[in-house]
Amino acid sequence: MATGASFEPVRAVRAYERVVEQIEDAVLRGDLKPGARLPSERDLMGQFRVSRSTVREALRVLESGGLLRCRPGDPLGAEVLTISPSTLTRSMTRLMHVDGLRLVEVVQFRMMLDASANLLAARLRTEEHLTAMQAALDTMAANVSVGYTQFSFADAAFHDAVAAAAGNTLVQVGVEAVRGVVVGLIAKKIALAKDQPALMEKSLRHHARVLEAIREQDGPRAAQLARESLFAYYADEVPDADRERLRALLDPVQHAV
Amino acid sequence: MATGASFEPVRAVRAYERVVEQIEDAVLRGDLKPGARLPSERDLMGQFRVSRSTVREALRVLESGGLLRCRPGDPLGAEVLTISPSTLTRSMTRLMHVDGLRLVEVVQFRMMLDASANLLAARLRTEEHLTAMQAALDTMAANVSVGYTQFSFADAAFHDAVAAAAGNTLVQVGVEAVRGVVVGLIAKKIALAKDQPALMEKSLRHHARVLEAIREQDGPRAAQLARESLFAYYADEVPDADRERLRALLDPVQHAV
DNA sequence: ATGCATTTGTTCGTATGTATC
DNA sequence: AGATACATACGAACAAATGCA
Repeated sequence: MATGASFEPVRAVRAYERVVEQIEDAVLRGDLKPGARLPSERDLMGQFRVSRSTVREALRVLESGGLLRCRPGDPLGAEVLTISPSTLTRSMTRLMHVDGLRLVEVVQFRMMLDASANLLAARLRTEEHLTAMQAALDTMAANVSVGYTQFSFADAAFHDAVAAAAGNTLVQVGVEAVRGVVVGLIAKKIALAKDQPALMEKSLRHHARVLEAIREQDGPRAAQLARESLFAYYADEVPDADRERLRALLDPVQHAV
Repeated sequence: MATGASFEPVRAVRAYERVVEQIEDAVLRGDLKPGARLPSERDLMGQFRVSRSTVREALRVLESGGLLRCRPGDPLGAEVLTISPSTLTRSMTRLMHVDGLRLVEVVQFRMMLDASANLLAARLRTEEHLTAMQAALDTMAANVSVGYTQFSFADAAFHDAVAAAAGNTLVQVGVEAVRGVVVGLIAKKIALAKDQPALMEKSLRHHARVLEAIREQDGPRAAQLARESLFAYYADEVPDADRERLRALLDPVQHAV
């Protein structure tokens, strides 16, 4: 060590990554606003001094990242899109599908997210939010006799309305993603259940109580309702050894003593 | 409408997307476990019946998504990676740079995650976890005089140890991702700060109190400590209008009355 | 430790269907 | 409706890098 400087290992950065980087930076800097069009692929290969394939690989990456939309034969070039949380949802969903992830972890996570969403929603909701939640609840009630899939859609709409009232994009996409994973994990259990209407009625009553708590701006009760009902729904589905891990989140105050 | 069936518009799905879809599904199904290798690009173009360029575009997308790692000249083929929160961090970072996502939302989300992680850790920690946290804390203390970057690494190690004690992969990666975003946002603020050592000392004291609460298995106190310290750190950084949104999460019990 | 076979990174040329003017 | 420019997709080729005998 003749010098005091510390060197870091350099990883070979490929050509297409440099192209992605430059375009992404331009978008993030606001140099390329949503709706703007990129030059044609041939122009780009001239500007970046790389081959057509390299440009295309970069465009595919940016397209799959949700920053661009490319259409075949569009003389205007690729369109810059407004950044959306769709990729965040995909990342979260992927993360939750990873093997070795057990149901208890997903349910735990959902207990945290739903409770926080309800807490925030109770504190920050407006009248518009309340009417949206009520509408979703009415749809749920109407769909009990229709079928579980329709009921499930209305259920998702209710949770979405709550997350919207909470006013946090991360909570919103998190709730959406984790809910999708959970229902995916127990879908066949529901399909095999003898008395689906009873399950839906039970779910309906719980959602009504949540809405009531949010309407009365009772955040802690809304949060606790989320934790309790999720525990009640899924405690039987997890192994005995894991049930304690769910209970650890159930009522924080209990553990204070 | 001669038929009762309802048709949906089909969007032209490109060849590389089909390839991405198939490989991604195989990984998510667990058919391709981390560490497994993909066939060579020439084999893949044979199996998918597409050209090499198409295969490469798909591989680039999967690589940028963090599912694969490709190396030039590797006869073993692309390696399937373990899902990491890096892409989640990137998505969140992008979302924030476009001001669709504000600092208040990220701090809110971190308050939720850190509080829950501390709560679970206090309830479920073992002696091994405690020694790991203590070791990270000692490293933080030793690095106060060294520099902020080293201190920050030890800080991350502490939070990682707490998340590990919580025993939930989703919490772990979530904490890591959101922490990365937050420190990235206020990095220059720290760099410009007059008295970095004072900030580090303050942070050190806070972490020591958290460890104490976790050691005593006082979950609610550990959770509240996380919320309070994050609020104290970042309340000044958010606009006045947003501060109320942070306070809504600060002490849930207060809002009960 | 050396060389060899294989693979990836990159480039170029070409044919085909498509969107815009 | 036609012409033009474009993206999609294919295939071949060369250099650099890797793993294995």
